[in-house]
Amino acid sequence: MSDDDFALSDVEVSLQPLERFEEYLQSRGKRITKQRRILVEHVFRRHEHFDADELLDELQQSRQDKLASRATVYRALTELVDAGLLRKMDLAGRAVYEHDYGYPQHDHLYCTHCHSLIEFHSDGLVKLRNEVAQGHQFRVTGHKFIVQGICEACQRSLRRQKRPLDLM
Amino acid sequence: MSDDDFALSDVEVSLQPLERFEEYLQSRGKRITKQRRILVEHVFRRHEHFDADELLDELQQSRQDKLASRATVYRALTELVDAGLLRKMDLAGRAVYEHDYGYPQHDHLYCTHCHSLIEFHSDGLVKLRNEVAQGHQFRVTGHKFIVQGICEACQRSLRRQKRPLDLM
DNA sequence: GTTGTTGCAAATTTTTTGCACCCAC
DNA sequence: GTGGGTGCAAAAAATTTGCAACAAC
Repeated sequence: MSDDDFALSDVEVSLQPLERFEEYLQSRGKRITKQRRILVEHVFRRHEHFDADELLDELQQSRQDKLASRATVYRALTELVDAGLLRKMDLAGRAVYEHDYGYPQHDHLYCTHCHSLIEFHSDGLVKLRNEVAQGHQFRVTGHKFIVQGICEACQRSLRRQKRPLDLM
Repeated sequence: MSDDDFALSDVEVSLQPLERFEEYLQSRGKRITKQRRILVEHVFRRHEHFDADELLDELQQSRQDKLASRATVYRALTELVDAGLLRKMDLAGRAVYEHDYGYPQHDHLYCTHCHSLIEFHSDGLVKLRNEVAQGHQFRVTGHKFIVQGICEACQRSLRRQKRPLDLM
Protein backbone atom coordinates (compact mmCIF):
# COMPACT_ATOMS: atom_id res chain seq x y z
CA MET A 1 0.00 0.00 0.00
CA SER A 2 1.52 3.28 -1.07
CA ASP A 3 1.27 6.68 0.59
CA ASP A 4 -0.93 7.80 -2.23
CA ASP A 5 -3.72 5.61 -1.00
CA PHE A 6 -4.45 8.35 1.49
CA ALA A 7 -5.06 11.68 -0.12
CA LEU A 8 -4.43 14.57 2.24
CA SER A 9 -8.02 15.73 2.15
CA ASP A 10 -9.26 12.28 3.12
CA VAL A 11 -6.88 12.03 6.00
CA GLU A 12 -7.81 15.45 7.24
CA VAL A 13 -11.45 14.68 7.74
CA SER A 14 -11.15 11.10 8.88
CA LEU A 15 -8.60 11.38 11.65
CA GLN A 16 -9.45 11.96 15.28
CA PRO A 17 -7.92 15.10 16.82
CA LEU A 18 -5.35 13.09 18.73
CA GLU A 19 -4.36 11.14 15.65
CA ARG A 20 -4.11 14.34 13.69
CA PHE A 21 -1.91 15.84 16.39
CA GLU A 22 0.34 12.79 16.48
CA GLU A 23 0.76 13.07 12.76
CA TYR A 24 1.75 16.70 13.16
CA LEU A 25 4.21 15.88 15.93
CA GLN A 26 5.86 13.12 13.98
CA SER A 27 6.22 15.29 10.91
CA ARG A 28 8.17 17.75 13.06
CA GLY A 29 10.30 15.23 14.87
CA LYS A 30 8.46 15.99 18.08
CA ARG A 31 7.52 13.36 20.62
CA ILE A 32 4.15 12.00 21.59
CA THR A 33 4.16 12.47 25.33
CA LYS A 34 1.63 11.67 28.02
CA GLN A 35 0.96 15.35 28.64
CA ARG A 36 0.30 16.15 25.00
CA ARG A 37 -2.08 13.22 24.72
CA ILE A 38 -3.98 14.23 27.84
CA LEU A 39 -4.22 17.81 26.67
CA VAL A 40 -5.65 17.04 23.26
CA GLU A 41 -8.11 14.51 24.62
CA HIS A 42 -9.26 16.96 27.26
CA VAL A 43 -9.59 19.91 24.93
CA PHE A 44 -11.62 17.99 22.37
CA ARG A 45 -13.84 16.31 24.93
CA ARG A 46 -16.37 19.15 24.54
CA HIS A 47 -16.83 22.09 22.24
CA GLU A 48 -16.29 25.26 24.25
CA HIS A 49 -14.25 28.41 24.22
CA PHE A 50 -11.55 28.52 26.87
CA ASP A 51 -8.35 30.28 27.84
CA ALA A 52 -5.03 28.93 29.10
CA ASP A 53 -5.88 29.48 32.73
CA GLU A 54 -9.22 27.68 32.58
CA LEU A 55 -7.59 24.74 30.88
CA LEU A 56 -4.80 24.67 33.42
CA ASP A 57 -7.32 24.70 36.26
CA GLU A 58 -9.22 21.80 34.80
CA LEU A 59 -6.04 19.79 34.44
CA GLN A 60 -4.99 20.45 38.02
CA GLN A 61 -8.06 21.09 40.16
CA SER A 62 -8.91 18.65 42.93
CA ARG A 63 -6.08 16.32 42.16
CA GLN A 64 -2.64 16.20 43.64
CA ASP A 65 -1.29 14.39 40.59
CA LYS A 66 -1.28 17.33 38.23
CA LEU A 67 -1.77 16.33 34.62
CA ALA A 68 0.26 19.16 33.13
CA SER A 69 2.14 22.20 34.32
CA ARG A 70 1.46 25.78 33.35
CA ALA A 71 4.43 25.88 31.01
CA THR A 72 3.36 22.69 29.29
CA VAL A 73 -0.17 23.95 28.79
CA TYR A 74 1.08 27.14 27.15
CA ARG A 75 3.54 25.26 25.00
CA ALA A 76 0.91 22.73 23.94
CA LEU A 77 -1.63 25.41 23.06
CA THR A 78 0.87 26.99 20.71
CA GLU A 79 1.47 23.63 19.07
CA LEU A 80 -2.23 22.88 18.75
CA VAL A 81 -2.77 26.18 16.98
CA ASP A 82 0.19 25.50 14.76
CA ALA A 83 -1.13 22.04 13.99
CA GLY A 84 -4.45 23.53 12.93
CA LEU A 85 -6.40 21.90 15.71
CA LEU A 86 -7.25 25.07 17.60
CA ARG A 87 -8.00 28.65 16.69
CA LYS A 88 -6.74 31.47 18.86
CA MET A 89 -8.53 34.75 19.45
CA ASP A 90 -7.31 37.78 21.35
CA LEU A 91 -10.23 38.96 23.37
CA ALA A 92 -10.06 41.63 26.04
CA GLY A 93 -6.37 41.17 26.60
CA ARG A 94 -6.10 37.43 26.92
CA ALA A 95 -6.03 34.57 24.46
CA VAL A 96 -9.18 32.50 23.97
CA TYR A 97 -9.11 29.19 22.11
CA GLU A 98 -11.69 27.09 20.28
CA HIS A 99 -11.83 24.01 18.11
CA ASP A 100 -10.76 24.48 14.55
CA TYR A 101 -10.02 20.98 13.31
CA GLY A 102 -13.13 19.12 12.23
CA TYR A 103 -15.29 22.09 13.01
CA PRO A 104 -16.93 24.24 10.36
CA GLN A 105 -15.52 27.67 9.76
CA HIS A 106 -17.45 30.35 11.61
CA ASP A 107 -17.31 33.75 13.27
CA HIS A 108 -18.68 35.29 16.43
CA LEU A 109 -21.10 37.69 17.98
CA TYR A 110 -19.41 38.84 21.17
CA CYS A 111 -21.59 40.18 23.97
CA THR A 112 -19.64 42.90 25.74
CA HIS A 113 -21.99 42.61 28.70
CA CYS A 114 -21.91 38.91 29.62
CA HIS A 115 -18.85 38.11 27.48
CA SER A 116 -20.54 35.21 25.77
CA LEU A 117 -19.66 34.16 22.24
CA ILE A 118 -22.34 33.24 19.74
CA GLU A 119 -21.15 31.42 16.65
CA PHE A 120 -22.46 32.01 13.16
CA HIS A 121 -21.43 31.22 9.64
CA SER A 122 -21.62 33.34 6.53
CA ASP A 123 -20.54 32.28 3.08
CA GLY A 124 -20.86 35.85 1.92
CA LEU A 125 -18.20 36.95 4.38
CA VAL A 126 -15.56 34.63 3.00
CA LYS A 127 -16.39 35.68 -0.52
CA LEU A 128 -16.17 39.33 0.41
CA ARG A 129 -12.90 38.74 2.25
CA ASN A 130 -11.29 37.06 -0.73
CA GLU A 131 -12.38 39.79 -3.09
CA VAL A 132 -10.93 42.51 -0.90
CA ALA A 133 -7.69 40.60 -0.44
CA GLN A 134 -7.31 39.97 -4.12
CA GLY A 135 -7.70 43.66 -4.79
CA HIS A 136 -4.64 44.26 -2.59
CA GLN A 137 -2.56 41.33 -3.86
CA PHE A 138 -2.82 39.98 -0.33
CA ARG A 139 -2.48 36.23 0.26
CA VAL A 140 -5.10 35.29 2.84
CA THR A 141 -4.38 32.68 5.48
CA GLY A 142 -7.38 33.38 7.68
CA HIS A 143 -9.45 36.02 9.38
CA LYS A 144 -11.02 37.12 12.63
CA PHE A 145 -14.47 38.66 12.50
CA ILE A 146 -15.98 39.58 15.82
CA VAL A 147 -19.23 41.50 15.98
CA GLN A 148 -19.50 43.29 19.30
CA GLY A 149 -22.76 44.24 20.93
CA ILE A 150 -25.38 43.10 23.41
CA CYS A 151 -26.95 39.67 23.20
CA GLU A 152 -30.69 39.17 23.44
CA ALA A 153 -30.66 38.00 27.05
CA CYS A 154 -28.57 40.96 28.23
CA GLN A 155 -30.76 43.40 26.33
CA ARG A 156 -33.71 42.15 28.34
CA SER A 157 -31.96 42.28 31.70
CA LEU A 158 -30.62 45.74 30.98
CA ARG A 159 -34.02 46.97 29.94
CA ARG A 160 -35.50 45.66 33.15
CA GLN A 161 -32.88 47.35 35.26
CA LYS A 162 -32.66 50.71 33.61
CA ARG A 163 -36.26 51.31 32.71
CA PRO A 164 -38.46 49.65 35.30
CA LEU A 165 -41.60 51.61 34.44
CA ASP A 166 -40.82 53.00 31.05
CA LEU A 167 -42.53 50.15 29.26
CA MET A 168 -45.94 51.73 28.61
CA MET B 1 -31.38 79.52 20.46
CA SER B 2 -32.46 76.08 21.48
CA ASP B 3 -30.35 72.98 21.87
CA ASP B 4 -31.97 71.63 18.77
CA ASP B 5 -30.09 74.06 16.64
CA PHE B 6 -27.15 71.71 16.95
CA ALA B 7 -28.01 68.23 15.87
CA LEU B 8 -25.65 65.65 17.34
CA SER B 9 -24.36 64.61 13.96
CA ASP B 10 -23.36 68.17 13.13
CA VAL B 11 -21.44 68.61 16.34
CA GLU B 12 -19.66 65.33 15.89
CA VAL B 13 -18.14 66.18 12.57
CA SER B 14 -17.35 69.82 13.21
CA LEU B 15 -15.30 69.60 16.37
CA GLN B 16 -11.57 69.07 16.52
CA PRO B 17 -10.42 65.98 18.40
CA LEU B 18 -9.24 68.03 21.36
CA GLU B 19 -12.50 69.95 21.51
CA ARG B 20 -14.41 66.74 21.30
CA PHE B 21 -12.37 65.30 24.13
CA GLU B 22 -12.87 68.37 26.29
CA GLU B 23 -16.57 68.06 25.75
CA TYR B 24 -16.40 64.45 26.87
CA LEU B 25 -14.36 65.33 29.93
CA GLN B 26 -16.66 68.11 31.00
CA SER B 27 -19.71 65.91 30.59
CA ARG B 28 -18.12 63.51 33.06
CA GLY B 29 -16.94 66.08 35.55
CA LYS B 30 -13.35 65.30 34.60
CA ARG B 31 -10.67 67.92 34.31
CA ILE B 32 -8.88 69.27 31.29
CA THR B 33 -5.25 68.81 32.23
CA LYS B 34 -2.04 69.60 30.45
CA GLN B 35 -1.23 65.91 30.01
CA ARG B 36 -4.58 65.09 28.47
CA ARG B 37 -4.27 67.98 26.06
CA ILE B 38 -0.76 66.97 25.02
CA LEU B 39 -1.81 63.37 24.54
CA VAL B 40 -4.75 64.11 22.28
CA GLU B 41 -2.82 66.59 20.21
CA HIS B 42 0.04 64.17 19.82
CA VAL B 43 -2.12 61.19 18.94
CA PHE B 44 -4.09 63.08 16.30
CA ARG B 45 -1.05 64.74 14.78
CA ARG B 46 -0.75 61.89 12.29
CA HIS B 47 -2.82 58.91 11.27
CA GLU B 48 -0.99 55.79 12.37
CA HIS B 49 -1.52 52.67 14.37
CA PHE B 50 0.33 52.61 17.66
CA ASP B 51 0.47 50.88 21.02
CA ALA B 52 0.81 52.27 24.52
CA ASP B 53 4.54 51.75 24.66
CA GLU B 54 5.26 53.49 21.36
CA LEU B 55 3.18 56.44 22.46
CA LEU B 56 4.93 56.55 25.79
CA ASP B 57 8.33 56.52 24.11
CA GLU B 58 7.39 59.40 21.86
CA LEU B 59 6.21 61.45 24.79
CA GLN B 60 9.39 60.82 26.75
CA GLN B 61 12.25 60.21 24.36
CA SER B 62 15.13 62.64 24.20
CA ARG B 63 13.66 65.00 26.73
CA GLN B 64 14.17 65.14 30.43
CA ASP B 65 10.88 66.93 30.91
CA LYS B 66 8.62 63.97 30.32
CA LEU B 67 5.27 64.96 28.91
CA ALA B 68 3.31 62.15 30.52
CA SER B 69 4.00 59.14 32.69
CA ARG B 70 3.26 55.54 31.83
CA ALA B 71 0.24 55.47 34.12
CA THR B 72 -1.18 58.64 32.60
CA VAL B 73 -0.76 57.31 29.07
CA TYR B 74 -2.63 54.13 29.89
CA ARG B 75 -5.35 56.03 31.72
CA ALA B 76 -5.74 58.51 28.89
CA LEU B 77 -5.93 55.81 26.22
CA THR B 78 -8.82 54.24 28.06
CA GLU B 79 -10.57 57.59 28.20
CA LEU B 80 -9.96 58.28 24.53
CA VAL B 81 -11.50 54.97 23.58
CA ASP B 82 -14.40 55.66 25.89
CA ALA B 83 -14.82 59.09 24.35
CA GLY B 84 -15.01 57.55 20.90
CA LEU B 85 -11.81 59.19 19.69
CA LEU B 86 -9.76 56.03 19.39
CA ARG B 87 -10.42 52.44 18.48
CA LYS B 88 -8.63 49.66 20.32
CA MET B 89 -7.58 46.37 18.77
CA ASP B 90 -6.06 43.36 20.47
CA LEU B 91 -3.30 42.20 18.19
CA ALA B 92 -0.71 39.57 19.06
CA GLY B 93 -1.22 40.01 22.76
CA ARG B 94 -1.06 43.73 23.13
CA ALA B 95 -3.41 46.61 22.48
CA VAL B 96 -3.06 48.63 19.29
CA TYR B 97 -4.87 51.93 18.80
CA GLU B 98 -6.00 53.98 15.83
CA HIS B 99 -8.10 57.03 15.08
CA ASP B 100 -11.81 56.53 15.22
CA TYR B 101 -13.21 60.03 15.53
CA GLY B 102 -13.46 61.85 12.23
CA TYR B 103 -12.10 58.87 10.37
CA PRO B 104 -14.18 56.68 8.09
CA GLN B 105 -15.08 53.24 9.27
CA HIS B 106 -12.73 50.59 7.94
CA ASP B 107 -11.14 47.20 8.55
CA HIS B 108 -7.70 45.69 8.12
CA LEU B 109 -5.52 43.29 6.24
CA TYR B 110 -2.92 42.17 8.77
CA CYS B 111 0.38 40.85 7.48
CA THR B 112 1.56 38.18 9.89
CA HIS B 113 5.05 38.48 8.48
CA CYS B 114 5.88 42.19 8.77
CA HIS B 115 2.96 43.00 11.07
CA SER B 116 1.77 45.86 8.94
CA LEU B 117 -1.88 46.87 8.79
CA ILE B 118 -3.52 47.74 5.50
CA GLU B 119 -6.84 49.52 5.75
CA PHE B 120 -9.82 48.90 3.55
CA HIS B 121 -13.50 49.66 3.55
CA SER B 122 -16.41 47.52 2.52
CA ASP B 123 -20.04 48.56 2.57
CA GLY B 124 -21.02 44.97 1.98
CA LEU B 125 -19.40 43.91 5.21
CA VAL B 126 -21.49 46.24 7.33
CA LYS B 127 -24.63 45.15 5.56
CA LEU B 128 -23.76 41.50 6.07
CA ARG B 129 -22.92 42.14 9.72
CA ASN B 130 -26.24 43.79 10.42
CA GLU B 131 -28.17 41.04 8.75
CA VAL B 132 -26.45 38.34 10.76
CA ALA B 133 -26.94 40.27 13.99
CA GLN B 134 -30.58 40.86 13.32
CA GLY B 135 -31.09 37.16 12.79
CA HIS B 136 -29.82 36.62 16.35
CA GLN B 137 -31.66 39.53 17.97
CA PHE B 138 -28.20 40.94 18.68
CA ARG B 139 -27.76 44.69 19.15
CA VAL B 140 -24.54 45.63 17.35
CA THR B 141 -22.24 48.28 18.74
CA GLY B 142 -19.26 47.60 16.50
CA HIS B 143 -17.02 44.94 15.03
CA LYS B 144 -13.45 43.83 14.43
CA PHE B 145 -12.61 42.30 11.10
CA ILE B 146 -9.01 41.39 10.57
CA VAL B 147 -7.93 39.47 7.51
CA GLN B 148 -4.65 37.70 8.20
CA GLY B 149 -2.17 36.75 5.56
CA ILE B 150 0.95 37.88 3.74
CA CYS B 151 1.16 41.29 2.13
CA GLU B 152 2.42 41.77 -1.38
CA ALA B 153 5.87 42.97 -0.36
CA CYS B 154 6.44 40.05 2.00
CA GLN B 155 5.28 37.56 -0.61
CA ARG B 156 8.03 38.82 -2.86
CA SER B 157 10.77 38.77 -0.23
CA LEU B 158 9.75 35.31 0.92
CA ARG B 159 9.77 33.99 -2.60
CA ARG B 160 13.26 35.34 -3.09
CA GLN B 161 14.58 33.87 0.16
CA LYS B 162 13.07 30.44 0.19
CA ARG B 163 13.61 29.38 -3.38
CA PRO B 164 16.83 30.89 -4.66
CA LEU B 165 17.28 28.12 -7.20
CA ASP B 166 14.97 25.50 -5.81
CA LEU B 167 17.96 23.25 -5.36
CA MET B 168 18.09 20.52 -2.75
C1' DG C 1 21.93 6.42 24.93
C1' DT C 2 20.39 10.53 22.70
C1' DT C 3 17.61 14.24 22.33
C1' DG C 4 13.37 16.32 22.87
C1' DT C 5 10.08 17.36 26.99
C1' DT C 6 8.57 18.58 31.45
C1' DG C 7 8.21 21.12 35.72
C1' DC C 8 9.53 24.71 38.40
C1' DA C 9 10.69 29.02 39.33
C1' DA C 10 12.42 33.14 37.73
C1' DA C 11 12.05 36.43 34.16
C1' DT C 12 9.38 39.12 30.69
C1' DT C 13 5.87 41.82 28.97
C1' DT C 14 1.87 44.55 29.34
C1' DT C 15 -1.28 46.90 32.09
C1' DT C 16 -3.21 48.31 36.59
C1' DT C 17 -3.22 50.32 41.13
C1' DG C 18 -2.10 52.54 45.86
C1' DC C 19 -0.74 56.64 47.56
C1' DA C 20 1.44 61.15 48.51
C1' DC C 21 1.72 65.32 46.23
C1' DC C 22 -0.03 68.59 42.76
C1' DC C 23 -3.14 71.50 40.13
C1' DA C 24 -7.57 72.59 37.56
C1' DC C 25 -11.74 74.45 38.82
C1' DG D 1 -9.68 75.16 49.15
C1' DT D 2 -11.08 70.73 47.37
C1' DG D 3 -11.43 66.79 44.88
C1' DG D 4 -9.85 64.83 40.82
C1' DG D 5 -5.15 63.96 38.37
C1' DT D 6 -0.37 62.71 38.06
C1' DG D 7 3.92 60.28 38.82
C1' DC D 8 6.26 56.71 40.85
C1' DA D 9 7.01 52.40 42.11
C1' DA D 10 5.00 48.26 43.42
C1' DA D 11 1.53 44.92 42.11
C1' DA D 12 -1.07 42.19 38.86
C1' DA D 13 -1.95 39.47 35.07
C1' DA D 14 -0.53 36.79 31.19
C1' DT D 15 2.94 34.43 28.99
C1' DT D 16 7.75 32.93 28.17
C1' DT D 17 12.15 30.94 29.27
C1' DG D 18 16.53 28.76 31.50
C1' DC D 19 17.80 24.69 33.30
C1' DA D 20 18.19 20.14 35.58
C1' DA D 21 15.73 15.98 35.84
C1' DC D 22 13.10 12.92 32.95
C1' DA D 23 11.14 10.10 29.35
C1' DA D 24 10.23 9.02 24.29
C1' DC D 25 12.38 6.85 20.63
